[in-house]
Amino acid sequence: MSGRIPESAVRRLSLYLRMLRELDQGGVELVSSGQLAERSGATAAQVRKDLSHFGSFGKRGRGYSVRPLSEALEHILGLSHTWKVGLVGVGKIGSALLGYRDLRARGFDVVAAFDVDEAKIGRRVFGVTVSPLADLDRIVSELKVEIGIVATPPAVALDVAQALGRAGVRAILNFAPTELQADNVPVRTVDIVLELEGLSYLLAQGARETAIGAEGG
Amino acid sequence: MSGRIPESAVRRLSLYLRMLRELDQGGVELVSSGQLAERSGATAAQVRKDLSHFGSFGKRGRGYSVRPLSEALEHILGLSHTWKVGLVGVGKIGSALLGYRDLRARGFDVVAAFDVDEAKIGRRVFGVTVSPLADLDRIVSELKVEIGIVATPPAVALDVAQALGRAGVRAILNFAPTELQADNVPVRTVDIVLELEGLSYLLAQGARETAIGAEGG
DNA sequence: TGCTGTGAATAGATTCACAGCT
DNA sequence: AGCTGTGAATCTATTCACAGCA
Repeated sequence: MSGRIPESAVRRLSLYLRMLRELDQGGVELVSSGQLAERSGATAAQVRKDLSHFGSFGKRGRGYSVRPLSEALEHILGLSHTWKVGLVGVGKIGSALLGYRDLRARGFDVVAAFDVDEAKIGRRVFGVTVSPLADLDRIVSELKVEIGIVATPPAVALDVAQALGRAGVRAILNFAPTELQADNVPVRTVDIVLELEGLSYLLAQGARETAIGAEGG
Repeated sequence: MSGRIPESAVRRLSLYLRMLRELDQGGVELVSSGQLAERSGATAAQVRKDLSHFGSFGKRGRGYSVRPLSEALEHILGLSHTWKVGLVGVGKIGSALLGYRDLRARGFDVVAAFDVDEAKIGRRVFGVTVSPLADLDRIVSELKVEIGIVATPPAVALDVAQALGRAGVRAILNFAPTELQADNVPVRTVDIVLELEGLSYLLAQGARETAIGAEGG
């Protein structure tokens, strides 16, 4: 049990948790690794291995109790706590995130937003007041913001990430198409163009293979 | 050379391509695997291995010629061609995507948008007219849409993805927090809450380890 | 009997290390 | 001398297969 767990396994834990919450709301009390595997694109063995990194949650011969496993996963993923989030860059994506109700519902409370645009400063966007970037340091420490979201143009993303790090945030979610690194602060990048390029690769590759296949025939 | 390339390697190719374009614009003509590695978070050996899957692009003792390598990667990633994209769900995230100029700039042209909301249908959002979902099939085949973006509530995401598949799209980018599967159509999911939960895990885990460390000390 | 939990086996990705050009 | 290209070695993740309990 335990040690260092692959990131892919942690992602799957999130998926299992979602299913468990649905099952719980549907009144289901018991679930097997096979059932959890089915809708999360994993295998039964993988589900069991993933869970076994953190303990023994099941009953042999019966499966897993939905509610207790759900609570265990929430705890493992750090979701017992509501995280305070600060967002930098109230452009199109930033605004969309401020309006994304699921964030709060899932335990991520956006308590501050920042921008450099005078026209935006002072405005409330989906209930969050936009502050000047100059106040980032003060507000992040006053409100004890723990997670930063970077939704700025790529040119300034690194500076912003480092400012967030200095101000005391402990993790960063980055929407700018740039690889960031802030020391000691883990960064996850959501890169839409990168994902599309991944799909583009598959399509181009598929076409190439088909062509090769046709050559042979 | 070639065969089946890890998805992580393809992601890195996209990063290399970005760097190469910047270098090219900066007038740089030659680059080493070490330099490419530096800003993409990879290692020099990894860069060389990734590229070697597709051919020999470098000159021993000198490095890689920026422009030719850039063009080779564009070709490998299928970016010579501009892809036609159709977006379903013109909510907050959908609208943000329609306004995201980088998509077009990077070879992904959003040519159609769909929603069920009467209030949105017929409106132009960042230059794209919103059509009723009922017309999806017709419009996708008329305009030869190749990639679909799902930006709907999770409850309908699977139906939409399958409709897109039937209508003829060849790949899907999914923003709904649900695992989708449409037969024969590769799907990439961008799941913001999942990413945040990944960060939450790291923070919770870090706290746990610190506590354990403190116990020992 | 049924399903978990987990070492052992396998498959997959990354890193090493060095021969081979320029 | 410098940097690529790549087989071999290592490290990591997944899958297998079965003992162990309900």
